[in-house]
Amino acid sequence: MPNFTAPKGTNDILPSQTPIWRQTEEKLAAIAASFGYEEIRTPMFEDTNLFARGVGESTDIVTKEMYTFLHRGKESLTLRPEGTAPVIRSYIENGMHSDAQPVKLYYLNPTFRAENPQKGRYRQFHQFGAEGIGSYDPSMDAEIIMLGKAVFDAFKIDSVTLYINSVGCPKCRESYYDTLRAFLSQHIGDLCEDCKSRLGKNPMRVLDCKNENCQKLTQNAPVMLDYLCSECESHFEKLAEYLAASSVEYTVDPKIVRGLDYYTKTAFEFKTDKLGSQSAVCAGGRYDGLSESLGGPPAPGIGFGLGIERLLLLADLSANERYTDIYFAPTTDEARLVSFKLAAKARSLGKTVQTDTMQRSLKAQMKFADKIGSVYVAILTEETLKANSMTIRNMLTKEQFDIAIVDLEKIWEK
RNA sequence: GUGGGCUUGGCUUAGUUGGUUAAAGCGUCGGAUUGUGGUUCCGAAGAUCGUGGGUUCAAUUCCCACAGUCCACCCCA
Repeated sequence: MPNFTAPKGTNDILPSQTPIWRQTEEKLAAIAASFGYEEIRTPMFEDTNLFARGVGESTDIVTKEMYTFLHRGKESLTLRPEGTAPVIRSYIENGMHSDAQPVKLYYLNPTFRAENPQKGRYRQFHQFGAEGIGSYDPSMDAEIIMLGKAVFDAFKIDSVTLYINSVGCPKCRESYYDTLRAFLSQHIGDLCEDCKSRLGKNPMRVLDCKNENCQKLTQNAPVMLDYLCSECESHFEKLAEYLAASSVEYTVDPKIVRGLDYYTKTAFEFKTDKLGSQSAVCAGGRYDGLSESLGGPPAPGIGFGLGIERLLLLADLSANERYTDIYFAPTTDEARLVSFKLAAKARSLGKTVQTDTMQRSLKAQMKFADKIGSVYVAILTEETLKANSMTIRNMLTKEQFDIAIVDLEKIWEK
C-alpha cells in the first residue's frame, strides 16, 4: 500500500480523463461566451467572514462544511465552499458597479466542502457558475436559467428537469415565516428532530425534508408562492413569461428551497434522478441583498452553480484516442542524436512528436509508436544515416519510403 | 457527524471450511534466427492478501479498532 493517498473525497484526474475535462471546460466557456458572460478567477481561499456573512452564519455550509484555517495564528481563511460570495466580493472590491451594467461573469473553479463523500459528491469538486449582476429585471433571471439549460442541451443531457420557485424577499418572507411557523407548530410533536431545529432558523427547509412523516405533514402547509408581496409576485410572473417565450420547459415547485441565506425571489434547480440522492446538478437563484450585506453598493444579482463532476456523470463523453504526428525511432547512438534534432525541427513545424528515451529496440519502439497513436514513424539506422536519409513508415497504410533527412517537412506535403 | 456494504499485484477478479512456493485475465516489460507495430504465441517482472492490534502452534482467511472506498441519512453542486 502506498504511504500517501489522495485525501478523502479528493480525486486525481488522470490522463485518460483530462481530455474530457478540457473538452468540457472549453464547451462551457463557449456557451457562457455566447451569452456574453466573461470569465472571472477569484482566489481559492478567502476571509472566513466573507462566507460566514455572505452564505449565512447558521447554514450547514458555514457551520460544518468549511475548510477553515488560521494563517500565522491570527487570520482566519477558508477554502472556497461556493462561488457567488467571492464573485460579489470582487465585484465590490474592483468597483464593477461603475462598469457597464449588467456585469455578467462566469467561473469554473475547484470548490471545497468537508462532507462525507458519496456518488457525485466530493470534498474537492468543481463548480461552473454564472452570475448576472446589476439588474433587478426578471429577464435577467430568465437569461441565467437559459444559460443553465444551454449547458444541458450542449451536453445532450435530457435526464434533468428544471424546477423553479420564488423564496420571496425580506419583506414578504418574514410574514410568511410567521404563518408557516404557526402552521408547523400545530404539528411540532410529529416533526423529525432536524425539522424541529429548522423551525426557528429557516422554517422553509421543513418543506424540503425527505422524512416521509414530515412530507405528509407539510402537504397542506402554506407555501411562499401564495404569500409573495406584489413586487415578488409580478417578478415571478414575468419570469414565467420570459421562460415561455424562449420555450424553456419548467415545473413550478413551491418546495424548492435554498440552503444559502442570501437568496431572494427566484430559486431554481435542474434535477436528475440518475445520481442517487445527489439530485441537484445545477442550482441557483437571485440574491438582491448580498452585495449590501457584504458592505457593498446595492447590486442585485442572480446566478447558479453547476457541479462538473455531476455533469460528467450524466454526460456520456469519451476521450479521444491518443494521437501523435510522428515518432522518431533511432537504432544507434548517433541516430538518437539526429532524432532529437529532427524531433525539435518537427515540433517547430507544429507537429506532435516523440522519440525514444528508453534505449529500446526497434521492435519495442514500433510497439510504442503504435500505442501513442503515431501516424508516422521515422526509422533512423546506421545505413540510412550514411545516406543522410531516413525511412518513413505510415503506420496506417503501412507504406514506407526513404527521404533525405533535410527533407523532413516533405513528409506532410502532398 | 450517523448507519450499512466493500478493501487480494497498476486494473478487474478467483481462492484459502486457518496450515509448505496466493491463481487468472487485462495492463507493463522482453522475446518469437536476418534491428519494423497493431492479431497470435512464449516468457518475465509485479501482492508485507488496506493498516494496527488480538485469538491461535499457525491468519490473507476468525475477532476488534482505525483508515480508505461505495451507498444511504444529513446537506448540497
